[in-house]
Amino acid sequence: MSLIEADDIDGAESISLHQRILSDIRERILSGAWAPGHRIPFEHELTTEYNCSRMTVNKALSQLAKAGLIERRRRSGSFVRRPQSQAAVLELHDIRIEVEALGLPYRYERLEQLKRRSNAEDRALLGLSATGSVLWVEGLHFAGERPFALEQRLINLSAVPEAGDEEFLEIAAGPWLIGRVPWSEAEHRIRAMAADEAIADALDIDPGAPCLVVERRTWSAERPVTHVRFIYPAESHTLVARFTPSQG
Amino acid sequence: MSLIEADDIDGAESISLHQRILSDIRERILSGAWAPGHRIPFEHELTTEYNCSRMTVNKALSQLAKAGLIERRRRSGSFVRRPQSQAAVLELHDIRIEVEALGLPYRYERLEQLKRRSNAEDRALLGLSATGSVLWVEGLHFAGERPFALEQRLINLSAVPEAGDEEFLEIAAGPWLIGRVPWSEAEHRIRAMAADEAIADALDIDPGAPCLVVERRTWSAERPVTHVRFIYPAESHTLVARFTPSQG
DNA sequence: ATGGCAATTATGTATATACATATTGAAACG
DNA sequence: CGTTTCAATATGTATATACATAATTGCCAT
Repeated sequence: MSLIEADDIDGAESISLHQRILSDIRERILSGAWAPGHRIPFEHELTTEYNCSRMTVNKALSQLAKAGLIERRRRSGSFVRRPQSQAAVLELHDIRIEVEALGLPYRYERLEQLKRRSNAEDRALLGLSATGSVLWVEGLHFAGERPFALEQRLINLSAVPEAGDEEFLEIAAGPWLIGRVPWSEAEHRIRAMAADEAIADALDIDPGAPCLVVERRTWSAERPVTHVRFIYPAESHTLVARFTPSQG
Repeated sequence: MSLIEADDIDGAESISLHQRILSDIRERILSGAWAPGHRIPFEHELTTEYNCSRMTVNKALSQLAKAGLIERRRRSGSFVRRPQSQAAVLELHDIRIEVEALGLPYRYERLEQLKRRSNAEDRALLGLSATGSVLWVEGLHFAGERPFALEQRLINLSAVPEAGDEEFLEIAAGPWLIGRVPWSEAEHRIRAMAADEAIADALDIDPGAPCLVVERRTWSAERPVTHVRFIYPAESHTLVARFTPSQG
């Protein structure tokens, strides 16, 4: 109703009201503005705040409850839950530094590089909705004589057009990007995988051997910048993350 | 409306219709009755099957879509997705929550438990210098009927003596410890590994298949509390960590 | 005081309805 | 024959409404 129209007039995003309520409240909880134990506004209060129906508010709050951020009690209201979670901090790793920390000589070798219009898979990896130019780079990191990690990277050229003019021959795209594009957000996915023929060949291991795969998506000011996949032979690599519990 | 009344007359369960539709469809998918790619009935068909409104069906299907079990396409219908459960968050590593977030029933089963004096390996894992009593527990976490993760845990009984009197038969030691011992620091090590005979057997996968291994050491007030190793079949698991720089 | 009994209140679940939006398939057209 | 247009269709989101359910508050009678 009126709120939707207001949004349209703003010419702003077309995210749903549902999503907006959700992220609003999540933001206030995660930022600490609403501390654990705090009673968040009743549904009917949010109803007037967002000028929408109770069903819409209810759906959003139910979802937050299911995600474990809040706890709902009949007749009492909804309360921010104590996070029994740990703030995971995996540092963005620079492979050169990892290798040199092992006391081994580091070398990077580009295998393949290709500029193209993004296909469906590219867009899925980067989180793009519209087509555009992307740069695909594949390269190999060496520790001494042995392959240490295979890198497969996609760069969103509409976010970083100047990358299109680079040849990442002996310098990996990671360090180059870090110096140029301030990243505001990153997401890591970590999993195990069996090496297929191509990967086994590049890393000089047996096909089917277990590998550790670390994928990272990076955003700068809400815009997807790059998606990179590091593939490590299992024996050569362990990720370490250390943390202390987050305070409420 | 009438269906609810019918249920009441049946004198049957008091689960909501929403829940019933959800578990019904989930059942048919997980049992394989509806294979990946299969088009599940349109909302309006389910509406007549369950004799309820479209909103109710819609909510259930949206939830299944969010859980990743089905994919919805406008004008085409809803389709069973190929199962690729990647919904774990590094932040809160309670496997029960991970499994339930996938919409699957969770179960824990203890395999082995043993109290002993610490040997050299135990001390290395826990980071102890002197010998003392430790508790060794091995158990299996299930998602539905399938093994989801194998857990191998060492508990330092000089830090948590009361754990020696517990039988971790149906409750994993993790949740038990969290409620009792405030941890001050933790360290994660993540790597890939090929399943050996014993692990393959426990997880019901092929020997040599890649696994993701997450090891965690926890301290409470400088004292080592526990070392735990989670072993996930590679297909079933991806860790996800999301963060912003310098804000923690 | 105190134990029990409403009344009140907030959430839980469901309905009927409306319009928006994306996609398909077929008809119309150059 | 290919292209454009358009209507049909399934999902997406929101509304207003209704009644159920659980929990708290306060009142009343003992």
